[in-house]
Amino acid sequence: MNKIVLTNNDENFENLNTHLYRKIKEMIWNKILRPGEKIKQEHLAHELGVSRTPLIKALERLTAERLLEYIPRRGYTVKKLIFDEMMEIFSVRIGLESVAVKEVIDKATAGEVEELKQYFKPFGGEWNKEKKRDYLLADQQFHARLFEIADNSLLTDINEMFNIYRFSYQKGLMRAPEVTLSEHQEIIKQIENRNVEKAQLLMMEHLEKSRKNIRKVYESRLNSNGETNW
Amino acid sequence: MNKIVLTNNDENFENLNTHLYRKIKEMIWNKILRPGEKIKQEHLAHELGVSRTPLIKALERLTAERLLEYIPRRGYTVKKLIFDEMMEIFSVRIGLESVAVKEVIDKATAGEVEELKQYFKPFGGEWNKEKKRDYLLADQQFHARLFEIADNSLLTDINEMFNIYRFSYQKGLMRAPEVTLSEHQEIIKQIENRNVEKAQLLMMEHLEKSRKNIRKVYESRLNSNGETNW
DNA sequence: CATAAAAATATTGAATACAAAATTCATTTA
DNA sequence: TAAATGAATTTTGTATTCAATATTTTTATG
Repeated sequence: MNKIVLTNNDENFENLNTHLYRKIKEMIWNKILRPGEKIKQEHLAHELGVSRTPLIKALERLTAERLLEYIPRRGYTVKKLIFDEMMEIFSVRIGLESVAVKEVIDKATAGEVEELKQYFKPFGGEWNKEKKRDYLLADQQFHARLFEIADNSLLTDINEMFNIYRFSYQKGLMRAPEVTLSEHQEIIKQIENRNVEKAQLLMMEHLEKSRKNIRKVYESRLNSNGETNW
Repeated sequence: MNKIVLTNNDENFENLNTHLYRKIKEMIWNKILRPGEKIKQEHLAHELGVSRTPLIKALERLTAERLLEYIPRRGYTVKKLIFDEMMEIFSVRIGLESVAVKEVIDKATAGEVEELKQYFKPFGGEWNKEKKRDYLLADQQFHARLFEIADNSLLTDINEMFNIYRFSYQKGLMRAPEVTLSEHQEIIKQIENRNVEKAQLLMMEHLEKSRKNIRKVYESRLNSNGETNW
């Protein structure tokens, strides 16, 4: 029963519903609200120390983002992410990233291209556990930076809105760094050459391989046990 | 003051806010609510015969769709579509359509490919006014059908949500049918060959040319008068 | 026991109410 | 006449309320 108390003095004050939106989104990511679980409005509102009015506004937003499901007169439930939907998300991700690549080639300064290169500089030679962890981070940063440089607000909104990266970097789904490192470097090389067609093609192939990998992992998990917990 | 009255017997009854959402969206498309205009909640609610509660829910949804803009403690205004944003939308459209093409190649039956061909069968020879009008429609249908066959719910949601086609088929922005007809047919041919790479490339080029055309039209309009009314 | 019907309880949909904030408008002052 | 001030008005943010629906529990019946 930790009441939310806001004042205009608070640094990033907007309003209750935006606050609740963030809070609840976090609760979903952290599985405090679990997939399939029903949202009891009165209960949750009380727990967060607000009335149902701003809560509903937040739930409405999360429904638009497909994180919740809503049935009239039944209310809201936390949506389960099923495999088919993961595949759909990944397909769209491929399209969005190839748009990003094009825009990066159109807009990036030489300095920004250099910056992209830097992400993968530290990864020659041997692969130990720590290095792999660092690489995972570099991978994420690289793709995120691409969108920043692309500087297309719609692209950014779609990525956030539909939580495109929700599962991409989940443990066990990634391909071996030994393989993907050179793919990343090839993509950057083509960005540097300002070759849109080639760069896009490489990006699509790169992600298509990752997509296939996720499918493979899924199928092997299905064989060993019936779980589908993403 | 045409009150909305709903009963459970109504065919497509859901709830007031969904009803309002559709109604207001329509009002924006039809410029009954004009770009830049402030939404007066009490006034609009009264006009539609409802209270502010369901109205706000609908406004919230339209804000997520970028059709409205919202500033805390200032309220909602109808968003103006500026040229840069049109360009952003078009870039994203290119990405989404190339995803659609891939999925179509993966999933379409021979019958469905045949269906795509049919759209452009009637357009040999001379171009008169009526034929051009029919072609515009065929063009729209072709692109829409592509997404249906792609059968990816996220793709569909993004298209609707962000009103990707809002301006694409607007009068004066289209390229000449003499030119685009063969592009369409080439794309379909590569879909028939199940050649993903080629089909995607053609689709991207096709749309990139249309994008450039819109820019050209915009710049020529700028020279003649200062209007920006899309 | 299992199932159906009825009653009790909980939850949602939407109107209303009201304090807080923003905007408008009239009045004063430079 | 223009800018500044401040009161009046409008609009927003949120809580509260209550009828209409769902859901759960209890009781009755084969």
